[in-house]
Amino acid sequence: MIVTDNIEQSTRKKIFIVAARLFAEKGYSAVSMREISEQAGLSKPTIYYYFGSKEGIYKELVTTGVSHILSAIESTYSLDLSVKEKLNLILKKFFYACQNFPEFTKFMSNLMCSAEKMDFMVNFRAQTNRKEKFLINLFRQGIRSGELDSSLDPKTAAHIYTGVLMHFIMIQLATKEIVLSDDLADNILNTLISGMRKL
Amino acid sequence: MIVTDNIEQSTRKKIFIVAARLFAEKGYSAVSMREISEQAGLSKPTIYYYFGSKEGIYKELVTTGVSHILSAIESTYSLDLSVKEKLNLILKKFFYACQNFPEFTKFMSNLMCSAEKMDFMVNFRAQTNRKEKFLINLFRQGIRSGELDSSLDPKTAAHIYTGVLMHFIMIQLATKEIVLSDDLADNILNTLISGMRKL
DNA sequence: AAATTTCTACCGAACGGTAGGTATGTAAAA
DNA sequence: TTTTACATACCTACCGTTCGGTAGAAATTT
Repeated sequence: MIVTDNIEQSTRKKIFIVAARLFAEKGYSAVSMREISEQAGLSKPTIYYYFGSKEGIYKELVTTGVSHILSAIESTYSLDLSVKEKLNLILKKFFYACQNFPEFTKFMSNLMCSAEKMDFMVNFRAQTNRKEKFLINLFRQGIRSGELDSSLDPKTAAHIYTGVLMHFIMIQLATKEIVLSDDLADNILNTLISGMRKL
Repeated sequence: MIVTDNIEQSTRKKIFIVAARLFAEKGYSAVSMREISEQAGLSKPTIYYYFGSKEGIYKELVTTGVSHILSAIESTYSLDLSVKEKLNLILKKFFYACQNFPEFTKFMSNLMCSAEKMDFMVNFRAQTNRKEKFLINLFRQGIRSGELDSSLDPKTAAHIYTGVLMHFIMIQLATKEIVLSDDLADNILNTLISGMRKL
């Protein structure tokens, strides 16, 4: 049973990883089941045996990715840190994921900011909104506590933060050189908090 | 002769617009020539008559879009404005394009930040780099003139700016409500320049 | 001015190929 | 002996593309 489970798990995982890489590289429509099966070293029906359909693989990748992202962000909730430190931590968490799971990160990045409106991906925006709302609340909290300027609109601030975060992830995903670092994260957050102007 | 030219132009334009919308909505691979021809009210071979291939349409859309973006940014070069004012103007230009040509803007947005690495789109990064370099130079200039903080890294600053710009465009493109405005542009830029912290 | 040729702007039908998906079989494990 | 974990061979639908053609305007010749 243990052996079977391992085989089952490893084959399934293999397909999962290959599919994530291919979808990340080329987008949903441009990837064929033949490609996935070949690169996974399996036959096509085996893919169907595990995932049922092309949509099936994709949906499972999305579900897994979304839950990881949400937990990465929301796990900062109960930490005893300032808002700035929390924002810094989230930035670093994403930078870390970007370095260590670039293909999966790319898959999620594409999913969130790209085209390919797929009919079967309906209730996905709800998940994205939860992330956004958490960030807005974080900024609101920073304003209330006096850490951030009271004239700041928390929603706009959250959008600025998200935009910057996503853009640096995309820059990293586009090159082989390492561009993201803890130092850069500190730098970015300092710039956002303190501003670009000369004092 | 004049009439013929108009017919030629209008048919071509029709295909162009329909293709831009479809590519923006679904991505390159998910759009078929049948779809384009049907929505343009023409036969499939007619599309080939004008554009030669699916790649042909796409490439022409890209070329057109890239040149528009570059000119939008680079046209600010000779203006007698402060760096902050120039950044503000660019922001507003893009917001404007986003409101008035949402489909084309979406097409370009997808092109720049999404998956679908297409083999035939090789020398495209060069164009993107030109845009980035212009912005970096703008920030460098602001630092030199004392308008921006001397500890600011112009490259990082340019990336922050671009990330924020793109993200707000994507937010607008995802909803039917109007979210972008000149006021918002002022707000965003003020936040970036002055920072989020309480003084 | 009439007849002829040429060109533009299109279309229906069909091509080879590939897509997602499946009916059926089998070898090994439980 | 049944179930699990695969593979072979195949299906239909649709893909991008091309072929062969045509209506009609424009240019040229007679």
